[in-house]
Amino acid sequence: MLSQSIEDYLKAIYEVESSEGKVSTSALSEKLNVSPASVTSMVKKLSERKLITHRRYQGVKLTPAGRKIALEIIRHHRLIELYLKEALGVPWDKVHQEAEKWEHVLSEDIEDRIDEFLGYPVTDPHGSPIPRRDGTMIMRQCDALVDVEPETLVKVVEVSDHDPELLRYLGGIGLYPDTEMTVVSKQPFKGPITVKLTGKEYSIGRNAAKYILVEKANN
Amino acid sequence: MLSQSIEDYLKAIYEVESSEGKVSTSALSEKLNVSPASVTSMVKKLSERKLITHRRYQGVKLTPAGRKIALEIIRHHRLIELYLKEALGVPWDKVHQEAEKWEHVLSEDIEDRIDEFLGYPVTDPHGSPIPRRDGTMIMRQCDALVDVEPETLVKVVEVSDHDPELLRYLGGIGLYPDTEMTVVSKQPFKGPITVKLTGKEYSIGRNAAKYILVEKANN
DNA sequence: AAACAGATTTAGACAAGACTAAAATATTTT
DNA sequence: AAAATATTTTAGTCTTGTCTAAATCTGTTT
Repeated sequence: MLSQSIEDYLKAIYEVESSEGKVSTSALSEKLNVSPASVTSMVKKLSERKLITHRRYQGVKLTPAGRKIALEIIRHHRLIELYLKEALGVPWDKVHQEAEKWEHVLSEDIEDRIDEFLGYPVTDPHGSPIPRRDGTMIMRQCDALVDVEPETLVKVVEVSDHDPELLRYLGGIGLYPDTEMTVVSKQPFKGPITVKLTGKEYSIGRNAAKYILVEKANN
Repeated sequence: MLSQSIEDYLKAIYEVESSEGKVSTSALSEKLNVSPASVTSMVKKLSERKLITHRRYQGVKLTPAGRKIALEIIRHHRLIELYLKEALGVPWDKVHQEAEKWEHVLSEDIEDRIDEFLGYPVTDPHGSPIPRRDGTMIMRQCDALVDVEPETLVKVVEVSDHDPELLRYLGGIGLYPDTEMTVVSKQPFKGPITVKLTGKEYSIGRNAAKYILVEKANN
């Protein structure tokens, strides 16, 4: 059995690897709210267990074994997020926080039952892909809303779950994964982006728009 | 926030108090699978936090604050047991083990949603009463099956969840809480007890019969 | 090429919660 | 009532995961 702490580190390493490429001690320190020294000592332990490789001052990489575990935890997390929403009506801005705790106590048996209940879903409530049991995950090609040219019809693919406040705002205007909308205009000088959905126009800050992933709608 | 360990101790103290009256260091040691010395040091900590009182060599008692917490954990445990059975079809001999982990990560919000989903239930799948949110619990008057005289019609009230094997056997013969059955005979010399339900007769060992609580059926 | 800033690691300490072995206290037996 | 036995507590250690402060390394700037 792995400790909760080890699971948290492996998940964090996976996520930093996905978003930044390089996984530095300081990035992990920040992500996990832990001192850099703590990261160093955990990195040493994970290396000894062959879950990651580490070159001093060069950052960290998951081994296949480490990646498998990270993806299992992420699978738990995302299945639970979706389950809480579908089965218990928990609003999408709250599911992340709950899943952070539950992901560590989910047995394989219950995981399977939840998966079946949900009809073997492919994405969580924020549009993030759910890793499969075998440790593979579908990767998609999509753009941040902030990079899309005006006048484009796009479909929302995924919204980052890191900021509940943002999720509440987006939920309020009806912006969820699979929603189609038109990028109306981009204000210059880091100004907001205007989108149109269900007939109305809304402003979305440049910063928030980095966390909304979209693809060109196919018509 | 209380540690999982502290929650486990308070729950164990509550349970030993209920079944044995006196809560000795060795009883807790056994219940929690921990050395007596470990119990002593945790007892010291819980006393300092005013969750229990302790007289050296005399055993331990929950304070009102400690009892409240114990009952909250037990409420979590029993709600989750029932939820797993009702919502996900987990068989009753497996829900206990899962609930042991989940009880520590259940937030008030999710607790309420589960309670509502289940229609504000009063007992768990084994017939144990579910403590209320306010920290009260309905106590029932009932007898162990082993103490019932032959020829009596009884209704099953509660079955201990401590032995999955026993639960599987009882489930197999259709013996659940609320089942009515007749005590046919008691073999002497610690021999088995014979009961009749749904027309058939079954043998139940004296030891198992200590863990089945019944009340006289009212006709 | 040296100096500096920033990142990383080392060294040493601490808290929680467990353990074993030994000492102290209760309880039961004779 | 003393001796034997059982229970509980003390003393000291270990592991996990964290911390701070100090030392070391890397890369960039001058």
